[in-house]
Amino acid sequence: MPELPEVETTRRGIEPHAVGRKIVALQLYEPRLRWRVPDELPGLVAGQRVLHAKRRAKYLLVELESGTLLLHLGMSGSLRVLPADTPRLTHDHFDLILDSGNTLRFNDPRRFGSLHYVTGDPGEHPLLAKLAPEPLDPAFNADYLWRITRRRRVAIKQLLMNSRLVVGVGNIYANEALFRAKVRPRRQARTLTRVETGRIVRAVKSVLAMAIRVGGTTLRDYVGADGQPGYFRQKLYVYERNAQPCRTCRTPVRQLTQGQRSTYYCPTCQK
DNA sequence: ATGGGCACCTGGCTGC
DNA sequence: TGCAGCCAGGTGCCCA
Repeated sequence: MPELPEVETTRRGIEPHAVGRKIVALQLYEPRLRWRVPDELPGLVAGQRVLHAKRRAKYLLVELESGTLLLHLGMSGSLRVLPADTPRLTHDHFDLILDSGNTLRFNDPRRFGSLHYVTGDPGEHPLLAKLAPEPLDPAFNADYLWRITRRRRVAIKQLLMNSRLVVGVGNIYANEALFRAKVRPRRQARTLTRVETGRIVRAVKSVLAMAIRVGGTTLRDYVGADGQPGYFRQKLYVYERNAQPCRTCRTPVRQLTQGQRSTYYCPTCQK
């Protein structure tokens, strides 16, 4: 599910309910997430107050008094604010029970999500240390994309999804950004012109910002912290629209595979 | 350094 | 109805 807009929507959803509250308990029902959650983790966070709810790339950072919870939603995860006595469903893996009577409940059918607790600077954690700039940050700009594409033979779409070059762009938004930038997904990065790198950067930023505004994209199971789906699906030009007419020129949208992921593009609008 | 492929896991859909 | 096969929003890791 979640790319940057969905994680940011989740962050904004939990922030007003979590910040300032004390964690009464962390109840772990299924520790076998992407990495096994240590048995001692609940004991470490119980009793701590939540100071901030931040985001870095697709990670949620729940800052506590003595450390930070690092949460990733994987492909199918969601974190919802619910009354603590809400009955549990299949794939509910933990509850972060707050002193307000609410809980932050993590559900993740595929268990590709993860939960870590780090003390000290979370930016130094191995999972965060080597991450590239945020796409909505001024550091991600046309000059930057121009520079990092010069010697690269990878397809631009795969480059956009490489978190060592820019974070937060997953399969949906990589496809959508390249449509809006009028660049074919298979173009080798180093063949891009200055003008094209500028268009790509602007398209990435605008597509992510627009998606955040409407609560992200729900295809199957994604819901925000309030249980509501995101509405960006209605704005998709190419993603999962194989053989359907391009919304701009009516040419059938094409599908192909790059790096075991589906790619969609319009052969007329994108060069 | 770069690029490619696999792995982790469950569920939903398609076609026989 | 059952079952095999394929696909799905991510990303760390191993290999060439």
